[in-house]
Amino acid sequence: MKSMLLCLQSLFAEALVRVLGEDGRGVDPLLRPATDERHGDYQSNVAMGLAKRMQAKPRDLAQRLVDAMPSAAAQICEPFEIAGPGFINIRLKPTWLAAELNAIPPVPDSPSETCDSQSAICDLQSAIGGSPSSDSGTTGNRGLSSPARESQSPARDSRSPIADRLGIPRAADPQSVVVDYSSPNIAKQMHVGHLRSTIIGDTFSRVLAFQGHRVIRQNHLGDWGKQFGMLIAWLKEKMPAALTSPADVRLADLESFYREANALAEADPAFQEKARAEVVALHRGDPGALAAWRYIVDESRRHYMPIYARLGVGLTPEDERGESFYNDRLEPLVREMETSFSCADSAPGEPPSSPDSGDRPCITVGVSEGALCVWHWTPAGAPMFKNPEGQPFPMIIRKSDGAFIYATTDLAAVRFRIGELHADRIIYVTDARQAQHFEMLFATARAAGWTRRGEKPAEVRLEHASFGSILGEDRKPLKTRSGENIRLADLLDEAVNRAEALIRANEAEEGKCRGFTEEEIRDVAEAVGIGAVKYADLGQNRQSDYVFSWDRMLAMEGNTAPYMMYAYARIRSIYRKGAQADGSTAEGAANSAEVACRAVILGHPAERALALRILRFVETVESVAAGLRINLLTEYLYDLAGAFMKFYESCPVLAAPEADLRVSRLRLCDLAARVLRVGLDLLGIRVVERM
RNA sequence: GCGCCCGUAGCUCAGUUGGAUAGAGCACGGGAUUUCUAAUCCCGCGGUCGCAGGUUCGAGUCCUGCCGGGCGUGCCA
Repeated sequence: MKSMLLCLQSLFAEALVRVLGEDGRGVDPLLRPATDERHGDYQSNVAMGLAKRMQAKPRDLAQRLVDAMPSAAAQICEPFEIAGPGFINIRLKPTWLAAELNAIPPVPDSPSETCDSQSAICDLQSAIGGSPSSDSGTTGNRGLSSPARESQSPARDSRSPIADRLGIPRAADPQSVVVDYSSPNIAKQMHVGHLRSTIIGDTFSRVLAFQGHRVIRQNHLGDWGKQFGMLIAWLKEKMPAALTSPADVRLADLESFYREANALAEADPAFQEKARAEVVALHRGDPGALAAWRYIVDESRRHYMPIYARLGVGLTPEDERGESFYNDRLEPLVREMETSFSCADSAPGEPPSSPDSGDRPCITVGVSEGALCVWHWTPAGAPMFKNPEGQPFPMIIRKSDGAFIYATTDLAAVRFRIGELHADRIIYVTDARQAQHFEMLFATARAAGWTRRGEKPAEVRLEHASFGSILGEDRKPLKTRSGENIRLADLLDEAVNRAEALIRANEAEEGKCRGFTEEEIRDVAEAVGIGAVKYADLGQNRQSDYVFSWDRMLAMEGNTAPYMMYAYARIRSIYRKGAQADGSTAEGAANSAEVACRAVILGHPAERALALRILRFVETVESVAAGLRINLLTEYLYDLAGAFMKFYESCPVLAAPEADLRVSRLRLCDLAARVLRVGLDLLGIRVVERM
């Protein structure tokens, strides 16, 4: 499947050069899907803006462009139309659309394709890492192998996810992209606040991997704070047995221990001192403290790994590089920052007297109120950040008590990711409230010169893919009735229970009953419930807050996971029926040479509309990756599912009037199902054969 | 105070980076099932895009100022 947009782009590129000469090279033809179906499939808005600069009439210029189109245009689209102030309307030829559909190769043999309806769980496994891939992404290798790369488990490549590429080529210039997401706190249960980062980051990873980039997932665990001192001290004092036979203690206990330890610390200065000593011991590498810490981390992992599995999130222990990982790097990093950026000729917090960075922002490092600070300056010497008093607002990298903080760890992580993971691009998936912190972090890394490199790309991209909060119906951050954070495990349980109730209600109703076994009901409920939670979240504009509503996300109507999954199940049902009639297998009905090789016929408007939607998948994935805008994908899938529903209503498939048409429609169904399945897979949502 | 984000139909949200008559879903009203899954589809109703200016062939989108809301704002992450 190739991008229709790119095909049109090359036509316009040539026409622009023919009309404008060299000035026309590199001009964006401003191609967009048509805003209104009546105007065609795509439109170019290039003539209006260009005419202005050339002092020409927009419609005249549009006409000259149309006249200058290469002859190949006649194969691709109907004659161009010029409309309104100078729009060029483009309608693709049904014969060309059909040829493009025919060019999509069949599903390659892979374990996931041998799955039948009874073992949808197998799909999940292949989606999150069960299927070995022959593609090891060697193109992304830059020669020098680092210890970090070698230490990475081969499991990473096995997560290169989707076997059915629909004939979509991989990126010509694959990049190494670090995606930093999820980041649960150790010794605490995951709560609803971790949901967005976890599933949004996982979707970025899937989409970028699908495009052929080398994705390096990083789980920046909160595993090194002062809470461990408290916890270890408390365990040693109150429950030493837990440290020798950890099986007896669960994570939920750790949480209550932590609360008790907090209370104790407030009442008892001696305990406070012990806790502090444990932190020091831990950070020094004291074996006893370290053992206790490891136990706590392991117990936490036993809690969050099943949640990842349930969500279909591809994070593994190999992706974990928590705060602890950077411990040894903090001291040297800070010392280096001090020597490189201390300003001898200006006081701490004062602008540098002789900025040597040319037109780039620069940083200075110095001690203020006992804390080691980084200040950021514009090329003109003005502070980039200000505090409430209007004074330069620094990023603290060492507290006045000598301890390092998150900014220090984050700096070390940037450096590690660029220097040792060889990242071309780093994406941080955290909530929007940390925006300023990341601005400062990125400004520091850039000014320190870490992002500049000799090889291409010349500048490492640092991006904060921020997201809004999940709100309750009262528009306040989602909490339990008693005001506590909602545990993620509970949220997912409720989603599945609600989905199960809906399925059981249908089973009790005549006409909707599918005759599911108990096992099937649970399986479908799991897929629908988890899918609904994920889809509702991913379908939002990432930046804005969104209101959590069970009823909306589990609705069959509208842009929801159940609707999408229903569309898929409906298609699959056609195959089952067709297979019964033919006495062949369901897969056989879809992938037989007969169906795969015969031409698609696009006579009915609904067939044409569906064909167009199917082929738009490529450009959609492209836009999603370019802008990290996942809701473009959900919107696309909704549009595709809608196009299928309309096709389904008006075009009989199995009872098509002619054999050729039947085959053609089966092929359309097959392609629609494959795109739905791959698209949902990119969202980490699995499909079911029946629902 | 300063910085960032937001304000679009009764409700929940889109709006492809400046394009044609601002779109969905829910809710509300009407219609479609002897036919492949009606958990579906079709039709209708519903708008001062917070307010006021500005930029231009053209503004929900860009600029300025107000009004209203959220978040952040020196040693938590």
